[in-house]
Amino acid sequence: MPQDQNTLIAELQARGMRVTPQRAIIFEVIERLSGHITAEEIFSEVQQINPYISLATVYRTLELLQELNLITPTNLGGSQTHFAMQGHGAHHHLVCQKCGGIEDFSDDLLETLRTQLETRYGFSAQINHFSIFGLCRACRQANPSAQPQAG
Amino acid sequence: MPQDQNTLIAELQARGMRVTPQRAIIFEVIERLSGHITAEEIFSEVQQINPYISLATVYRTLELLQELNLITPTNLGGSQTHFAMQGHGAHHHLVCQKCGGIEDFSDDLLETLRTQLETRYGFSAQINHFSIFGLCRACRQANPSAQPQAG
DNA sequence: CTTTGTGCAAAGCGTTTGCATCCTG
DNA sequence: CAGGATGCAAACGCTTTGCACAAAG
Repeated sequence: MPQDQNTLIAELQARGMRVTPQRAIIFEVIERLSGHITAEEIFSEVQQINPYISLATVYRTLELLQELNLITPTNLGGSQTHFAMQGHGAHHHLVCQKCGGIEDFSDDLLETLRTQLETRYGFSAQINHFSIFGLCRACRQANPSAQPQAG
Repeated sequence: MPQDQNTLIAELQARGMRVTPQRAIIFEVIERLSGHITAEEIFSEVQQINPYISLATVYRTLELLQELNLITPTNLGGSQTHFAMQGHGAHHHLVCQKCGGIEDFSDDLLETLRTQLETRYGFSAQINHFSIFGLCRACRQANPSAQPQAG
């Protein structure tokens, strides 16, 4: 369950896929940053190690990792997709639509929902990095009448 | 609470905003379709009424309606943003990552979560059209070992 | 040596914007 | 009339792709 260093390289080798220098560097960056990061963020980190690696390779590697279920994409409300490693500790996000702040909340708050979806709909919810939009405490207090728009 | 016909025009007039023929047509289409629709879908419907209305106007009108909190954007997993009228009946979506099917589930399943987020974090969750990704019953039975990727 | 990955640059997609014109209020 | 809305086409940001070359197994 704990995702340690070099997990990604090991996984790739175990599945008989090629381990190129580019992939090794990209993997290392993903494991080091280990948060919810965008392709551009990975790219800029990668470039500091080897400036000849292209953004296209970053995208292609991210696509590969998704296919192998080693990372998951997350929508944090912006235009860019965020990625995080699978099993990196289940937690979710409260995204404030006013100040843009992102706060984490723990997975156990979703237990009830998960169970009910399973029982009532037979649906297996795959909720690894979930984002809920709304207003955070600070913004509510600052402007109690504000109505956020959301989905 | 029930959103009837011409609500959008009435709202706009009430706020002293201009009601142009283009807006009237776009509003009518949104109210008629009354589901989770994309800008392109609205555009193609609008074009059947008046082919001279541009996609840019559709986008600008959607932006306006969002600012007025009359519609809400929703991410259904695809590349396009979906929109739905506010207060059109609170319900949410189970999006199957295998077959792409979308099933609704009722809002009361979120009561527990909403309450806990409020109590523990002071966060006012604005969940109008929520999407949960995973595997639907049919796809689970067809391929019990499949692992969906999600966030 | 074959298959797969890479870099580059161009294309793609959904969405936004600059500008001249048009039209609502 | 004046300010706001529209159409057009070009630009945008993020992501994907075609192709020729490089390199892993």
